[in-house]
Amino acid sequence: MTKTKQEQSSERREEILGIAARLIAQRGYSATTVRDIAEEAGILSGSLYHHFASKEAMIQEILHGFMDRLLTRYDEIAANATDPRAGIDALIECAFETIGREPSAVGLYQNEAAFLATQPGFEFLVAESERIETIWIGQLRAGQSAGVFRPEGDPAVTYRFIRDAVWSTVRWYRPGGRHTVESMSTQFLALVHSGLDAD
Amino acid sequence: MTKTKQEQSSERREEILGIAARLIAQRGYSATTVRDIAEEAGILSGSLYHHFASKEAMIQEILHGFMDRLLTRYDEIAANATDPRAGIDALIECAFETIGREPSAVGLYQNEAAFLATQPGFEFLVAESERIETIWIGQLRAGQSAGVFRPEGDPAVTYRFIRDAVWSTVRWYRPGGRHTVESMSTQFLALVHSGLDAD
Amino acid sequence: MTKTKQEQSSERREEILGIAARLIAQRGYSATTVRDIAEEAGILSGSLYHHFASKEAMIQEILHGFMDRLLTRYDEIAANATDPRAGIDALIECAFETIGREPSAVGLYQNEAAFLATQPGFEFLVAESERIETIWIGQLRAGQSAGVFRPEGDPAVTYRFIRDAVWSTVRWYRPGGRHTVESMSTQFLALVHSGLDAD
Amino acid sequence: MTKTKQEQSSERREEILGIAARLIAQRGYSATTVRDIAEEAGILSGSLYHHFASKEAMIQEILHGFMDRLLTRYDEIAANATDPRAGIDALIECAFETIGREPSAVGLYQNEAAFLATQPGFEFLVAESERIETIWIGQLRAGQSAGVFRPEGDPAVTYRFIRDAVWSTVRWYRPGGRHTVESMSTQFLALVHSGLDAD
DNA sequence: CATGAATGAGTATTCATTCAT
DNA sequence: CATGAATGAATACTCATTCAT
Repeated sequence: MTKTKQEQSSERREEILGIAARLIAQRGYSATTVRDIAEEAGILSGSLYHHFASKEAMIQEILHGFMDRLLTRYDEIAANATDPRAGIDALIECAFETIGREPSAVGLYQNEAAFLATQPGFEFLVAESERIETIWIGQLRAGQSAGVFRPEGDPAVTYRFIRDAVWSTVRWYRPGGRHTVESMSTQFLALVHSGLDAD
Repeated sequence: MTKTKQEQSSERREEILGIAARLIAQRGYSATTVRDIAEEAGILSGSLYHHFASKEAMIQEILHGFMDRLLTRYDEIAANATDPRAGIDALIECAFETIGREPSAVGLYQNEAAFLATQPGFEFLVAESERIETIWIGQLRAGQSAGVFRPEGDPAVTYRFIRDAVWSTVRWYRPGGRHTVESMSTQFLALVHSGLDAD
Repeated sequence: MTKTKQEQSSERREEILGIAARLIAQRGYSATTVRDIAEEAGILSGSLYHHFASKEAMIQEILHGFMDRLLTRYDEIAANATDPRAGIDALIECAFETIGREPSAVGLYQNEAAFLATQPGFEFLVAESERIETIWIGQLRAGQSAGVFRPEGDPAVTYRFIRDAVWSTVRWYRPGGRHTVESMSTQFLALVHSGLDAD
Repeated sequence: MTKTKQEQSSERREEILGIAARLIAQRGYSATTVRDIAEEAGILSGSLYHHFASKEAMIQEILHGFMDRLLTRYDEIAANATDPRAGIDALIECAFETIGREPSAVGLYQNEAAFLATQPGFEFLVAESERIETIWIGQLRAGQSAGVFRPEGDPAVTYRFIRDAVWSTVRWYRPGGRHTVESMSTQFLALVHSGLDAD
């Protein structure tokens, strides 16, 4: 009934969403006030409501956008993967690239998704997480069947180890330091494929 | 006159801290109100202030206790480790045990430490985290020097991959399910030592 | 420079005033927002200010128009009344007709006039109400003097009983139901003239 | 779950409810702010929430109490009425007494009930209003059957004329003036029984 | 030790209004 | 005439904290 402007993506909206994502990634959802966001955007907090229906609507839009983009990429990778090893590598590389491209959204997702998933209006988080999980586990299982990955180990658990290690880098990786997203990606691939041990 | 009651560690205090840890781990620090905690403890929120100076004091005590216990164990492990491989294994096993023993504290640490570390009164978080990091990286570096670990890879980055993968399990591991803390520990050790790839 | 547009009574103005009257009659003055009104009119709330100086100006215009039309009719009735009984009947019938013709204005008047009368800018409400009261009480008193109405009873109180019973019907009368404005008028006249009791 | 204190009627609660009823009766529900109420009670607006869950909860409690008391009295009257004439008289006298005893609640009911009845949480208004209507119409119909009231006229409409005329007096009756509640009651009974006309 | 009443600063949100385009 | 972005003040409500009892 009441027309949400969710679809008419003006630049101003995107700008504000970017600010919100950054602040929420830094401080957490409930520790970030709409005043904080508005102030950073150079307007009064009430004026935010010209663009968004609520604080909740903002984070929903951020998370929904993030997950949709991610799933699109993952789907493409899964569709084009020639073999499971290449598939897993591409998924990992894609995750690291995503950290480089939109660290705020990743950080926010990493910090808040678990809690928000239990809240009404965020059911999409569970649904899309499961689709992502299916893609990853599919590659891992295919690799085990093909004999390119070790047969022992629950793929669901392995997936979570990999996922958490990769996404968590967003908390400590700072561009411009000793490492790039690519170098971390490389190092992670080496570790995950061959392990720590020397032969 | 005003005597800090921090030392008279009555059972009631511990009970309340446990409740607080659990709630904060579930909902986050700022989303958990002192009323929530008091209600769960069966008292009124004002009465909490008979036991603790402030909400901040509660989380400080929780985190300080957690990190002190952890560091004590890590120090012991480092002191007794016969070789780097055994040392790393013991550290990883210790972390998984800690997840089993005090999941609330781990969860809370995992969710809130990064933000709280930037706040006044939480400087100890940075200090103790650095000591922990030193212990881990020491073992990794020793393993590389001894030739038991592959020489390539920045040990600081490897440490963070391992740390994040391990601690993050607290977010999805539920006792009583398909896996135990021990089985996850075992699977993780296999992955980290030998990697995914079949020989 | 700033010319009040009160005089250029475009159809659009009247249309918007009608919408405003209806909404305010339903929800009350302060519970009706200018956004509600604008939305119903198919424009944005800011655009209302092209037609009216303020929300207050809108309700002033509605009420002023309503009372002016009513007074005009009452004046005519009082001027033409051949005897007090006919006069009272005509006043009552006129009120019921008004309810049929402009129920929103009546409802809004019924709900809001008492409060608004105490607010600056609404002094006309008191003044016109008094003129109306004078007309009614004049007829009642004339009837008592002429012996056609019972001599006991304070005409001022009788007037208010009648006025409130009549105007209040706007709250529950719905056209298209069992009763018409005329049938209610008839029943009310019977009650007010002869009372409940059988002879 | 969350214990509403609705039942533990401290004096403070009653005092605040009285203030709220008075202000809301004067200005209307949405024009009365919780700040207004708190200020009049000599506390800060936030402190109101120690006593009541919300502004809505306050008006619900006021209206519920009012209607319950009224229905109790009406039920008693209907149970003890020896004949319909006496029954109607007692109902009317009871209403005028109620105006004298709790004018704020009556005024608030008169002004806000129609709108609030459409809102969630106020379903009891409709239910109790219908029970009241049943009692009144029962007496009117019994009087018609017994031949003590004129047979013409829809009792449902007659009831509403009487109800509105009586309750509306709360808007203009001021104690200490020319009339008392009793004298108004007397005058109203004379009008409603015998009508305006001299024999 | 606990209650219950209160504070005071803050939170998200609403709303009448303004104004450049 | 209308839009869309913004203001600024107000609104209901929350929450950590205090304190007399």
